[in-house]
Amino acid sequence: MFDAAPTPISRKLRAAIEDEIVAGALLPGERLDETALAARFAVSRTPVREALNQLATSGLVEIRPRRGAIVASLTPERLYEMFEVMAELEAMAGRLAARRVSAAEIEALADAHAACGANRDDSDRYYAANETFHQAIYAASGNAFLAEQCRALQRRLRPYRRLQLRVRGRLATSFAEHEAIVAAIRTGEGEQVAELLRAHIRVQGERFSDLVAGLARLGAA
Amino acid sequence: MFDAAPTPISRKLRAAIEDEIVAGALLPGERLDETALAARFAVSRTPVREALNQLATSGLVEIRPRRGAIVASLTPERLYEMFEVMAELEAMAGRLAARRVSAAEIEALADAHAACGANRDDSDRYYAANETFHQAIYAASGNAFLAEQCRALQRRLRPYRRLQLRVRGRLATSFAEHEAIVAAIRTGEGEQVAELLRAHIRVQGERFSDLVAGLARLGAA
DNA sequence: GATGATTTGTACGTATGTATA
DNA sequence: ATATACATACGTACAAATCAT
Repeated sequence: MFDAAPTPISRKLRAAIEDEIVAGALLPGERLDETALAARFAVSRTPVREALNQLATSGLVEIRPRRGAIVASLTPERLYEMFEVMAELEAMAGRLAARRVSAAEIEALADAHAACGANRDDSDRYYAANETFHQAIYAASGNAFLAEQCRALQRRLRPYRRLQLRVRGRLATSFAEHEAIVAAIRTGEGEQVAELLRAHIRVQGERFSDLVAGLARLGAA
Repeated sequence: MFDAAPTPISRKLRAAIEDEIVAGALLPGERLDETALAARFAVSRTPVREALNQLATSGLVEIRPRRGAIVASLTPERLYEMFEVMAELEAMAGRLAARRVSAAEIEALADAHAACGANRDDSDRYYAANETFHQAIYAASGNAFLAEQCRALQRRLRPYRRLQLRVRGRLATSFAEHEAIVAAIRTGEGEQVAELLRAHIRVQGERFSDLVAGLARLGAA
């Protein structure tokens, strides 16, 4: 029998809380009560604190000293800024991928693209396939650090992507854009790939920040 | 008297330990004993643990479950990857700065550049001035999130920059490159700025990773 | 390979600071 | 404005796992 990898509780907790935030079960601005979380997961407050501290460092939660932790909520400006950076990192990954992609990687990319196509009618499943597609690009960049940064940002932005839900016709447009991106990676046109990805991401950023600005105007805490 | 913002001990500790790592007092691979650190800072293990956890999230230390924390040490490949990303982020900041820079910001940039010039004979002081120069570019990008990312990466790479010390003639070359960058920002040539910065950073990355690869070949643990 | 020493991971109590009546 | 209630920050105790012998 394998020794069951004695993962510390605090690690599992971090993953669990992070998942809830990313999945939207815990909404931006929501309070994260140490005692309540400890009770819910049937552990003491210590590992909860460690988990919250780590999440604070990675930016998903905000800890105000002596005033508790809340799920971090981003202003529209900041959201826009984050998408601007995301667009550039993705463009970089795409440019590198066009130069360095292996046969196996391009196949994985094509598969992910096909999966997107197969789910064009279901926005939830499309978004899942979409993430896989983009991660295939990160992987093909041949820069593991870049891939990590991209994944981290993608994850951090996910709570906000959820808000988009089905914007009319966006899925079809997104799929068409992917098509062009794959084609340009195949032919090794790095700058073209970069430009396509930049535009592809930036559009989303503008939509999202508009949306969040709209929500904010309605006056959520 | 002002209520002195009762900063939690763990925050101060994180900053203190981070500073020691970044300044090179704690070397990559070195063990970070919780008890020893607690004794040295005259606190209990709890805040030390919290600080280490946060540093682990930001990547400066590595925590192996049940086996303690060490100062993170980067492989030459990873170092190269990080510089590759850094080059792109700086290029982005420069491109944006060329478009958005304010009068006050360009003055700050010019001052920082002058400070570099005044310290061309002292590598330690030059590097300090150099960081200020680059941070002035980040600030001028008008993207606060991007600026944070750049600063974080700059900080994470600093322990390795220390190793470079005085490479023959590098200071003069660096200063000349800065000159061109400032000029291009003044005239708003975004793409030119981006290209100059990309090259400026990438050169360092290549040097550093060569250097670290050399050290590794000598057989450090 | 087993045992002891050291160190990490978790639980819990107490004090201090923050918000509310 | 004072006091009360409550949640956090830190310290300390214990348990479990790693390592050194």
